[in-house]
Amino acid sequence: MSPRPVRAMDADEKVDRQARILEAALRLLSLQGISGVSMRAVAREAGVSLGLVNYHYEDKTSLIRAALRRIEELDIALVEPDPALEPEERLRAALKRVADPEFLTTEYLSLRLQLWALAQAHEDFERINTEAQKRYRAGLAALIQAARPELPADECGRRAADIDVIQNGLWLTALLGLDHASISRNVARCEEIALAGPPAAQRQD
Amino acid sequence: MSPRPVRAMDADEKVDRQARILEAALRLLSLQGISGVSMRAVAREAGVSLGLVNYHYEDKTSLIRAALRRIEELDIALVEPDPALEPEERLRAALKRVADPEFLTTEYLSLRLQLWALAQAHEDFERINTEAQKRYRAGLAALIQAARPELPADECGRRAADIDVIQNGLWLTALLGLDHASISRNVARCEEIALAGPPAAQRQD
DNA sequence: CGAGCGTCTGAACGATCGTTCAATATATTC
DNA sequence: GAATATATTGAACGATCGTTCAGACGCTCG
Repeated sequence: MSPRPVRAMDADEKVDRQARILEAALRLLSLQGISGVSMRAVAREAGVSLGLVNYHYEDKTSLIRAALRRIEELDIALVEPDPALEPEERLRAALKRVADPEFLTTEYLSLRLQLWALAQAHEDFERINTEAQKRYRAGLAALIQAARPELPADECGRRAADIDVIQNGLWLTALLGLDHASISRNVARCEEIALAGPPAAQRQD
Repeated sequence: MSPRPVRAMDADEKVDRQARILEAALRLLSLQGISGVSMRAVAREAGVSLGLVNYHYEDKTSLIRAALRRIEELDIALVEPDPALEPEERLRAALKRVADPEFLTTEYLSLRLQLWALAQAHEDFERINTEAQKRYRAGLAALIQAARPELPADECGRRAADIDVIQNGLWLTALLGLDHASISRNVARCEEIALAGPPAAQRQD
């Protein structure tokens, strides 16, 4: 199928041009927004010819769609349960993951933002974003349910929704500059929400 | 200066074309993102000729800059203190304002989102967004300080920062669909944060 | 070797972009 | 009413856009 990726490659990596094109598109989308993503700019950034971009990706739309799906993968991985831990620690680890330095990169946060912005403009992209968000929230609710089996499912959903809001605010605000103290406070708040005591009616002071 | 806006206007309002151009740009930005904002599209949407857009706005950049400043104005107005209320109620009113139906419009939320997305791509727009956010947070901190005069200033800043995160998450998440119950819960959470009891060291269970 | 196939290139096409500008329309001033 | 200033138009410019395509390259198989 592919022309043998073996053999000493000249520079660092000239194989798998399709992947390099996708990464170039992601880089441009993050740094310059959708206006900076032209087929020619992507080709230049990936070090390939213009024609090859249209060879591997039928459309500009297909290219961007592939880029958005890549972002979605990274997102979902955040709530992927760590099987080495017990349920409660597994949930805590997932909640802490949004404060990881590798997650709070400007490049990654900006990519997420551009995904949201594109979702407003293009119905096709909106579906990708909505489904990603739905999957993420479902993963979160499952983690909460596992850590607090006594909770009714809809209460887990409520808590997942509230945490989702705060986490969305966290990464969005992080784009203006990292305030690690504020991040820790909000991560702690998410843990409180997720692991709050009894499922009983909320207390009213 | 302007050619007498009196006289019976033909349709509904054909005067103040500059304002209509700006509103057309905002409408397009909200509905289609930055890719949908071309000088020609703006002219068509505003019902004026192409040349007039470049007459009232030197650049495309100037036009978008004006649009972003308009969004900023709407944002800041949210924390504008209501002089008819006492400090604590004034703060509560400001915090509740983000749940107002007129604020949770898709058009307005999408505009905000596009502002953030543009800020990532263009240094000039980034400055506008950063300053708007700074002014908003300062207004929030001032409201908290007025409602809780015994708090040290930096504690007010911390609370404003935390509330800002949650509110950013609120409007961003609202773009996926309005979950009024979740919104109320988060508004309540913001009130708790802002009006929390003593400024003493936080309790540790 | 030559036919076949997947990969890759760069020129070319028509469409659209932002910007400029001469010309016209409208309002203000004397 | 002429003169002037302001507002408005639409054609035209060069640049860039997404897409297409004929051809070249490298590899495998008979």
